[in-house]
Amino acid sequence: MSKQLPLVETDTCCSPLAREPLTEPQSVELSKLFKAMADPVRLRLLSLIASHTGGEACVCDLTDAFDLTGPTISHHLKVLRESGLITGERRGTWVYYRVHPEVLARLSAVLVPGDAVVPA
Amino acid sequence: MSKQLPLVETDTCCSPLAREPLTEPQSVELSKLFKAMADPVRLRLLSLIASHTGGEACVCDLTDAFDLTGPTISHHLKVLRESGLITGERRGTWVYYRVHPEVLARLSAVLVPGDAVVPA
DNA sequence: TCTCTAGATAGACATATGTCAACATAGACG
DNA sequence: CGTCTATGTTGACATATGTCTATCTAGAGA
Repeated sequence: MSKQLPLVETDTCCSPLAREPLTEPQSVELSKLFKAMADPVRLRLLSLIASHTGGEACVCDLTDAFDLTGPTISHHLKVLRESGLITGERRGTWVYYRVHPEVLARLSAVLVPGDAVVPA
Repeated sequence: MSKQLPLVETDTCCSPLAREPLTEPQSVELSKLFKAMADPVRLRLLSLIASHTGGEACVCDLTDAFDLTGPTISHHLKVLRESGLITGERRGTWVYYRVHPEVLARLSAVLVPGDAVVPA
């Protein structure tokens, strides 16, 4: 249940895309994160959770925001969970999800172009 | 040929995921960018182009880096092109691609968690 | 013009993905 | 225990995606 994936390799953390070519394994790792975010529903889920009061939201809150069935929302939450972007915790009847900001931050860091992009 | 997509809506530029919930149209727009990056080959292409001397690379350079056929590389470059992440320019025999750093920067900005994520 | 090469396009095909209905599980509460 | 409600799981199905082969187009140069 506390399945923590490798997210992004540690040595990928500070080497933006433009600094040097990604290795094949690095690109595979990274693409898993992007795949997890490559869906409108999952992006909104992520955003709903992250922006929710207390930094967490229960599934019931999330389901109401979409014209989708419960199983579909469950499926998307699972994808986000397995990518390491969120974690869920059951408290009583409800399950609460929260975002892992470090993972978002790391992704963001990979994207930001270094000044090596256009060396004049 | 100079097909410029809307990328991300202008008013999305400074509102990270965690600040407020994405609207449905915003999430659809954003997901297109993430979809474009949600493939190991495309990530490496992007990285190869961005990190290449002069900030541009011709397709011949790129094709050699993979165990894939030319058409497949062409396909991935097209996806990246249509997402607005890169542009290609023919000069003589070869076609040179370069990255749009603004788009990467904008994506990065959306991801970076505001301090509203965990309001303590 | 003919031909060679770089790159793109078209179409086929296998696999991956998003969605749902049906069923299963986990607590809460009689 | 029995039942109600919140989530999750399974399996089916349609659509999307990645890859290939075959074919096409654009310039270069003889």
